[in-house]
Amino acid sequence: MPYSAKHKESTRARIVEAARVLFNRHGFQDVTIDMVMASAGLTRGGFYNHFKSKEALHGAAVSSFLMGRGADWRAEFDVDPANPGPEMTQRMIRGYLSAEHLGDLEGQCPMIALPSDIARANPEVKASYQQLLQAMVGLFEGGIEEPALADGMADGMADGAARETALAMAALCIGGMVIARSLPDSELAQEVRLAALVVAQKMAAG
Amino acid sequence: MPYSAKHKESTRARIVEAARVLFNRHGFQDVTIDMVMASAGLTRGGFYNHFKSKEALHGAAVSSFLMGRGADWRAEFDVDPANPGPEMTQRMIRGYLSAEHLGDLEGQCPMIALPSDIARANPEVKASYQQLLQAMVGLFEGGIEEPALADGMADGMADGAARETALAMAALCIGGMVIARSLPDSELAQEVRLAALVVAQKMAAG
DNA sequence: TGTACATCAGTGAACGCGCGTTCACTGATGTAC
DNA sequence: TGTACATCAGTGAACGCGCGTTCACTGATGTAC
Repeated sequence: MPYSAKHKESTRARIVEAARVLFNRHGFQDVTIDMVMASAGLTRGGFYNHFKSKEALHGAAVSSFLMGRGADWRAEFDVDPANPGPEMTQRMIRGYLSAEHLGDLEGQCPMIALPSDIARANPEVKASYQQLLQAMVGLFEGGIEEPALADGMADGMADGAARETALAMAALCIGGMVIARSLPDSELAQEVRLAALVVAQKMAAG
Repeated sequence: MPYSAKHKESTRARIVEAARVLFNRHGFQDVTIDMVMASAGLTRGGFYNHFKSKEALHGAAVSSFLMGRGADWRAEFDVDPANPGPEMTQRMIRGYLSAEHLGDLEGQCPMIALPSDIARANPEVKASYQQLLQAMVGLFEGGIEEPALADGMADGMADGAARETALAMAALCIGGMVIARSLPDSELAQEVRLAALVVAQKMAAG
């Protein structure tokens, strides 16, 4: 067996990482196999040793975010799924809706970078997107303050309310960034980002 | 002067409308000039009598929404910019975040259909997007109830608060629909849509 | 009113380029002996 | 330990198709006389 067992695997990972960065910056359709392979330090032809088609790479790139860039990001903002709480949620919101994240075309969350690419992609790619969203909503949900709970509202209802709030917060965060990214007027873009930030923080605080 | 003055203009409008529908459904890049012209009842070559390039058509199609489909939509939900108010805002939110709008791939708002196409488009296309967003935010802002006002808060601050709320509502509405559109699981998609709907309505009610 | 003319919207064939994919090959690497 | 071998990751030329754009033309229409 020539080449160690890990060799192919690590090459594949390099291709996926190069693709994630390029897709985020340019969108799925404007990135060519040549660009991806060159960015991974390889040549065109080898691509099909690793993937069935360009589309197959799309799904792999979207889901790679959770384990790769997304994990870095969680570490940076001290986000630990095992210990959710209000402060953590506030940190997440500040990070997600930060000016840095808005400007980070390569490292940004794919849910912001690629929404319409994904809306028209095949079910596997959409499944990767759903995985990301569920991770985000789960983290939000764990950190929402619920004044209603203190008033003795039934647990089931309170859970439903927290989930509803978490889903809306995700929509607000993603929507705010998607809109800001599409505006030519950077002042208005920052205004949208800040409005989403302030309102999302209030929602989390209950 | 052969052909009446209006003839060319109406042909151009037919092309733009065909393009708007096709772009909304398939995205900018997956629509060919052939598809647009055939859908308008014309042939390929004539396109360049009306537009400098495919990109020029993109901007025209996005801004056409305000005067065309968007005007129908405002009529349907009885939205009149001259008479804003809380009930009108609630109707807008219900319409925008309705199951019908989510399913209407051809008639939907371009801010939902084309976010990443637009984020990477030229400044003219982005300007068309900004025009749409400002129309939406303006309508929301006029209909937000402000309990703070009654407590004698300064007008300037109240205006700022209403604008902030209106911007966040736009982010929530657009974000909710963009996310729902990208999910393979239609149950979760409806859940996101409904969460955005309920929360947006609460935000509008103050 | 009728006819010749000039204009230019619309036609459709052709061009040329780019990109996804294929394929015959090469050469680096681990294994067998 | 050293050497021949088999494997298969990686190479790069070539293929083929699709699409944006161009261009020489045609023919419908309004105008001049």
